[in-house]
This record gives sequence, C-alpha cells and structure tokens, in this order.
Amino acid sequence: MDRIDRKILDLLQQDGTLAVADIGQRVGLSQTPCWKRIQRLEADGVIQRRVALLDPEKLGLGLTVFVCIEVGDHSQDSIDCFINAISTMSEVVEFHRMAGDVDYLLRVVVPDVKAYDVFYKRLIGIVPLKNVCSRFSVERVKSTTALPIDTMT
Amino acid sequence: MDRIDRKILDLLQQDGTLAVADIGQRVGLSQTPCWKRIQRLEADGVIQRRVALLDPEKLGLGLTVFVCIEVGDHSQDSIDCFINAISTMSEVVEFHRMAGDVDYLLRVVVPDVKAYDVFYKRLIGIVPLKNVCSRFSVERVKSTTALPIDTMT
DNA sequence: ACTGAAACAAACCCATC
DNA sequence: GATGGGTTTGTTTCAGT
Repeated sequence: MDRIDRKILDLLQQDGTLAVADIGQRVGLSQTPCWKRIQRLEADGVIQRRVALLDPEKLGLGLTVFVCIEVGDHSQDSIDCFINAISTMSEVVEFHRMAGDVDYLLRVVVPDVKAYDVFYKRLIGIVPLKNVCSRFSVERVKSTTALPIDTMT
Repeated sequence: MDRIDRKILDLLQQDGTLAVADIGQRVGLSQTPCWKRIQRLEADGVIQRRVALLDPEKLGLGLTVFVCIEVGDHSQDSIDCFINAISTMSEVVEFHRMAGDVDYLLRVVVPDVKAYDVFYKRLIGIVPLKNVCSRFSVERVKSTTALPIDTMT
C-alpha cells in the first residue's frame, strides 16, 4: 500500500460519494487504475464498508455516555454472557476491553438521561458488576470516523 | 419523519451502497418517492454525509486510548486554546466536554504505545492540565457508526 | 402520493498501447 | 499505468394516474 492508496483512502473516508474519475484526478491517476486500486482496497478489507452518517441530535439521540465497568465475576461463562449481551445492545456503539483497573469501557448513545437510566438498569442486571462509572457528555466538540492516515509514513 | 424515513435511515447507515430502487423495495415504496425522501433527509441534514469506513488494524492504527482530562486553568483564553488545539489533532477522533469531575474526554487512535507517548507529550504541552488519565483498549469488541434508531418510537 | 419510463451519469470491464 | 470504447447499473427527471 503506497502513498497513492493512502491518499485514495483519505479522500474516501472524508467523502464516500466522490466519483472514481474525480478521485483519480486528485491523486494523479486515470479512471481505470484508480478504480482497480479501490477494488483491491475493498477486496483486502482496508475499506470495510460504505455507510451514511446520521445526525444524532436530529434523531433525538442527544446524549452520549461513557461507561467504565469492572466486572465482579471473571469466570469464562460470566464474561461470555456479559460480552454477548452488551454486543447486541444497539445503544452501545462502542465496546472495548481495557487494560488496567477498568475491565470494559462503553460508549452509549441514548435520547436522554431517563433513557440512560433504563439502559443502566438493564446493564447492571446482566451479570454481577463490581463497579460502574458513568460519565456524561455535555458537548460533542469533535466526532469523526476519519482515521489519522496523514500522520503516518 | 415517519416510520418509513427511519427505516430508510437505518438501511443507509448499515449499507450506504444500496440502490434507491433496492431501498424502496425494502420499505414498500417505488423508486421515485423513496428517492425524494432520501433527498429530503439529506437536505435536512439528518443524513450528514456518506463515507468509507476503514480498518484501523490494516492501516497500522491498532491502538485506541480513552483520555480523561481535568484542565488546570478555566479561563476563557486557556479553554479556547485547548479546544482549538485538540480539535485539529487528527489522532483525536472523538472529543467531548463532560459533566462531573472530568472536564474533557478524548478517544485517540494511534499506531502503538510509542506513538501515543508522542501524542501525550504534545497534549500536556498545550495548556496546564490538572489531571490526565489514559485508559488503553486491548480489544475493540464492538465499534459501529450505526445509531440506535430501532429503539425509538 | 405513487407508477413507468425516459434521459443521463457513472461504474464496471474489456481490449490495446 | 493510459486511452478508448462498450455494457451495465443506478440516478435523476418528467409525464401520467
């Protein structure tokens, strides 16, 4: 994957509606080779998917909460159950297993505090949790799906 | 915005490559009215943009870090400077002002721990910070851009 | 408000150089 | 990788019901 591929990826992660010919022109390639590169990047899974990004506010999903979790029971069964349940909750848009004192970190998107409380009660009902810390966002200053390709060699 | 609009949005946030005719069929609409709805949703900004999602691992961006920050100086000038600097850092893919004891929370995507250290040094050099807590992800169990539309009325 | 069907643009996939 | 052409697919627009 060379510099041109990365430039193509950067363009596409900023604007997925760009025409192949358009992209080709910006990276100094004609249509066919540019199209072939994009095909390859898709086949290789570097381009995972193409999606529409929606405005959470306009959909009444104004609240983002970050949740740090320490589980109470580290047995395989309990963990499996926890991971499975969390993964299928659509309010959970991000779910990470963490290093250090916190076991898991979630990013949760809900309409409001009331809806978060409903979610929270479901969350603590899955398996025993030792500690749960909810941090509420009051302003989404920046939020992007664009990965930092430019900072790379 | 009715049930059909939300169904269209859900389809598009899962797969932005779907043809209008295809979407129409799935929501029980023919091409033209379906197209008009999508146009309206785009004009209204409900659909913010269409992008390609890339695989961070395949791009050598394997490390996600969540950073909780308490600033040391709450003067307007200092805050403005901080917000401006953080917003323009491409490694920062998410940047929230928070309620409670933590002032700001960042999601940072970098190649590795070494690269994070470089970022960290830049971060603490912007303005005086009272406290910075970095939590490292060891596994991205779930990560989606799809908002929970289904849970709504 | 939906249908059908044009007109147009773009993606896709060949050759050949 | 460029060029050019040809097929196919999807978008966009418009007339009709």
